[in-house]
Amino acid sequence: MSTIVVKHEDRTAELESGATAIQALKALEAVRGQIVAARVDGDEWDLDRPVPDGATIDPIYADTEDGRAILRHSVAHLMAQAVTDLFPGAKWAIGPPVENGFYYDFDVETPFTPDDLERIEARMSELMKERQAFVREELSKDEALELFADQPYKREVIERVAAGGAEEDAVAATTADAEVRGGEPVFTVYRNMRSEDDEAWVDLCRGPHIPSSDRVPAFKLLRTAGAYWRGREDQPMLQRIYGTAWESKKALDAHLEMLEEARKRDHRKLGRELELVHFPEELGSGLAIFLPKGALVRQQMEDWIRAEVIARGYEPVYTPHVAREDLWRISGHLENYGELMFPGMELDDGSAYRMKPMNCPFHILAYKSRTRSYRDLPLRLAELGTVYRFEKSGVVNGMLRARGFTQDDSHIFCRADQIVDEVVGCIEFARDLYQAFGLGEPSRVAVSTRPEGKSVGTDEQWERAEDALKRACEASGYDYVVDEGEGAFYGPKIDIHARDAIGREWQLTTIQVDFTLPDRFEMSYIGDDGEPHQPFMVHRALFGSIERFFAVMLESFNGAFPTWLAPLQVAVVPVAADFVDYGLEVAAALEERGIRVHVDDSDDTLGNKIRKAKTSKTPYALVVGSDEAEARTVAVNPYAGDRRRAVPLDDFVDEIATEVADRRTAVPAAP
RNA sequence: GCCGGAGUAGCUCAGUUGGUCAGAGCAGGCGAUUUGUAAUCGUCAGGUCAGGGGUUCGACUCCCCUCUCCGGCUCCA
Repeated sequence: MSTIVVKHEDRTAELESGATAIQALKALEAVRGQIVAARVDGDEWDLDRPVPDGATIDPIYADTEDGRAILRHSVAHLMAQAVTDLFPGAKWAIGPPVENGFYYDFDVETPFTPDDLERIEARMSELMKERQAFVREELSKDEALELFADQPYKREVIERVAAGGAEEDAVAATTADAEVRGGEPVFTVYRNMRSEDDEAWVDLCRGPHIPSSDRVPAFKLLRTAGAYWRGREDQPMLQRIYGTAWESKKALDAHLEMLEEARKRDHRKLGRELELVHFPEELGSGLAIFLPKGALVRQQMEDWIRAEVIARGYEPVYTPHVAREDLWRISGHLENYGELMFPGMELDDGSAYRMKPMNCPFHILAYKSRTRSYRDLPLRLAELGTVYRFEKSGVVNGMLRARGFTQDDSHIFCRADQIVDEVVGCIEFARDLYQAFGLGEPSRVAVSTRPEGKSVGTDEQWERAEDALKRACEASGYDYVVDEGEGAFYGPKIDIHARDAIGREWQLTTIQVDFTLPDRFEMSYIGDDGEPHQPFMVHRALFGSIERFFAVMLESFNGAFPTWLAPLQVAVVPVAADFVDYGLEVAAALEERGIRVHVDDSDDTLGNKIRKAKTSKTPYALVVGSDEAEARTVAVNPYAGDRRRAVPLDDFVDEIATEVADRRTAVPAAP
């Protein structure tokens, strides 16, 4: 009997040849919790799969992200098996784990209903009780094709993987891959076995999986959705079921609880409750009204950016909301995005106008208002420009995806040698902005490179610009990823994303290099050589869309804005009508320092007045009664933090004035 | 745009198999109460049940169309 040696950390063990991963882990005393799979020389490995001689083995625990992904992938298989049982003839596409869960796509006669989800869940629970083993098996391409003879989507995946095309289709690659041995691709399938010779189901899959179906501690199916096969609009629409699975009932419940809490932070809900914004149906889809309180918050944002822009050497401009259609023809927007622009306005004299979807052509016209010299560069033109884009009906989402929104837009015209500095300046500007508004680290910074197919500019231009953007990211200290082929047709870009309450990522900041507009508009400047040259152009919007940023911020703060941003900063609450006069004095002292304050002189009970201040998330409630009036103090009840009594009025005024002047975004510790 | 779900007072919701079922709480008006830290009491007013067709003796309820919203997919200059 031959033996093998396996390693874990600084331990080794000698085992019989053919020993499985779990046997190895036990021999290595490397089992300290709920294990779903192993990592063998870096590769994820089924627990009952034999390990090679000399392997280094680590456990993958259920309560780690890798472990959960394996668990979820296995639950996706069980769901597909349940669907196959309940909906004969269903074709399965792919079912990978995703962040916080998994999904599986099916081609079925009729879409799933919410009731179907319950039936599927119930069936899955039965399958789990059957203690089905997940058994790995290797097949040749032909064997795999035969096994999935009646599963066209599986066959397509097999063909594409065999042709080496799976890399272009990252999602398919997560559900199947093929190792090439002796020039032939080897596919793996996982059979769900009720017993040694009783097969329940089989799926094409790279694995690994949990050993057995009863090792699913907690799962739940969440929702159904349509999804295009291979994510392409020209492909059939499949029916997707999303679910989630966790290492324990407790972890599942915590996740569901978190989702429930997140739904309460929805900016549309908070915006209505706090009377910040309004989306009346009469107005039109994707259009928002900022109510007075929302407008106050927005003004803080606008005031901040207006002041910063001037401090950083930009020059403000103002431009109209419409322009002749020809302008959009020259810019190329009509050609490239015509369907996403609001329809034209035909005038009696035969001319046509369009609402602006971007501000750049206007800023270019500003540039071209006179002959430019290299001494003018970089020229940074800035505007809070409101644009209108006819977003497709299914994508409109409150203020996160609107049809009318305002960009803190700027276009920087510069020489080639100035691009890196300018982009670095933009990123630093963005950093300061996230800092000021308390959003913390962005969820994602991405450099997007040249797209396949239509794009303008030379390879050398793209390479130089992409390099400039990456260097700027590095200089700024942001960790960034490269999104291959995700650039705009006219140039590469840096995007900064943040998450909303339910975890969706939204692009806020965008910084883009443009090769085409200077050319299309025949822009030039006179160089120090006396010859005309073409300037480079950087588009940049830091909030991105004021509306979107506002929404992300609103959700991030759960409606409780930092004092400097809060629409109402102080609610003065007299304990009885007799103390309204002193309350007014308190308010006057605060107003003198620019604090937004309101005296609650209603005849509500004290408790209710406090409650109104709390539910409106006003940063401070100041309770005033006889004690306070006599001693010229206030009782401070902050929205978050500890209550304090007998705070001298002058001290509180200084405190809050400083807090606002410093634009503090964190709740200060109680002194 | 595609797939699914939803739309009853300003808000959150209840309305059994089509037959006084158009209701409640909060918010709002008015009156009483004058309060020491998250809901005082009473009273009044509010809805073409998203809109438009249809089926029926009768439609919030069933069918069709449109609009809007929600969750996905696709898209996002």
